Amino acid sequence: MDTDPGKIGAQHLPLRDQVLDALRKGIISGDYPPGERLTEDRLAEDFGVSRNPVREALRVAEAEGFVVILPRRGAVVASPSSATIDDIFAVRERLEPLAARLAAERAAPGDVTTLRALVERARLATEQQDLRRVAELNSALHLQILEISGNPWLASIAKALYLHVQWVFRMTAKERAPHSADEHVKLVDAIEAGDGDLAEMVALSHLGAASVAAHENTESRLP
Amino acid sequence: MDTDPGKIGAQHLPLRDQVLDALRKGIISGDYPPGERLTEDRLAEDFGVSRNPVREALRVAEAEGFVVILPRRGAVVASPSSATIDDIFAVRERLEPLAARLAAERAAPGDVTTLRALVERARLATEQQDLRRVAELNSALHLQILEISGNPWLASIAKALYLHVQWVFRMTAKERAPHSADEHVKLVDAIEAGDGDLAEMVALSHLGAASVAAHENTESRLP
DNA sequence: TGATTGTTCTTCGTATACAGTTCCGTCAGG
DNA sequence: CCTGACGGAACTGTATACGAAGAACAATCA
Repeated sequence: MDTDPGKIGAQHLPLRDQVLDALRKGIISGDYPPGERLTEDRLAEDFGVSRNPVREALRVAEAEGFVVILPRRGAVVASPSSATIDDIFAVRERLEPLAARLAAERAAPGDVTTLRALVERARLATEQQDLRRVAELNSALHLQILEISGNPWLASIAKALYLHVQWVFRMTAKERAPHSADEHVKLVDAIEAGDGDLAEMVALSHLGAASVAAHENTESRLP
Repeated sequence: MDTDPGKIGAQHLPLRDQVLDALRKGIISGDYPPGERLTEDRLAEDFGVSRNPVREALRVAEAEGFVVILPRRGAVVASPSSATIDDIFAVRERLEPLAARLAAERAAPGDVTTLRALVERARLATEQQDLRRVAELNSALHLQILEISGNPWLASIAKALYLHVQWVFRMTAKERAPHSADEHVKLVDAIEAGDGDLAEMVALSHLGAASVAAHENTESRLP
């Protein structure tokens, strides 16, 4: 049907996965705003695929909390409220410090190098006022720490939560304020030193600051 | 096609959800042992539905970690290792104490009544040596506390983890040893008293004991 | 005006077809 | 007897079509 390499059907990844990626991206970026109706036909057309892969992607997106499926009514983009934000941060404050601790206890030298590189690139981007890039690099740093923790459950859960927070940030602020690079440096230092206790503490206070910032950004703008 | 109320097609729940439930149950109960190939046709026949609902259920089951989908090869039941168990407990030890704290802080009197009833029924079942029932009621208690926490993210994540632990228990021990009813009483007491700190502490030590028990059961029997 | 009835849209499930892979058994050759 | 190529079977991945049922909305009628 559509072998046009311009769309998303060109590689050897299952279409449903590509659709899921594109859907997530579309939701997080705001292309599909909260409350938007997502009919299967419409998505199938948007992505240039048939309805089947779309349906499968929608089920997973529902499980991940990005869409809500109303029986016989179809899917709509979820509408995160500030209560959701509190809920998410409550969980992140438990998980990410654990990830930091595990990362500190398990990091190989190569891992630390990767982290250092990310921090350095973020510093450069900050100097150049490239806020978008800073946000990207900070995300990469957090996700990398989750990977290094070596606990796939922890990593995948925390990643999903992190994506949701980013989503809300995008909705409320044009671009996330680049949060303190100092804290990131401290965190990587603690990981390099292999000091689990310290890493956990730093991560917790970092999360605390992020939580406050999220609240300030979202409090007055969400339902 | 199949409106036979004997199978699973009778209510007004989407078939895919019923299939997902049945699939999860089949995996946890050991009807579909780890490593078992789950071809779409076979599942469709087992449940008396067509391939589509099966596929959608499989995608969610994959996201939940119950099956692994190999590209172009199909789905197989996941094979939890003892490393997985460690990983899961590491996360549970962070989340369930939080749930206990929140439950203590937010429980309505009706909630406490429900919990008390569950504990009491578990006590009766223990007296009657009905271990299967004890296990069921203990599960219900834990899941109820998660609900009471009022944090849907926390609840759904912890629930998935809890189901996995049960799964492994079923694989290794015929029936889970009914873990200390005393601890459950203490936990409910703390929730009733609204003492978040205490509830969190009790939950943590409860988890610790469960973790040790899990290790004893699984250590020598899993890959 | 207010209730009822159609109409339409959309999901949900089924059935079917087909291409591309992967697997597996067979058979020829060493 | 072992090895390796070949060919068919099995299965996924994808597309498409169709019928049924539910929900929303507009039109009709009392």
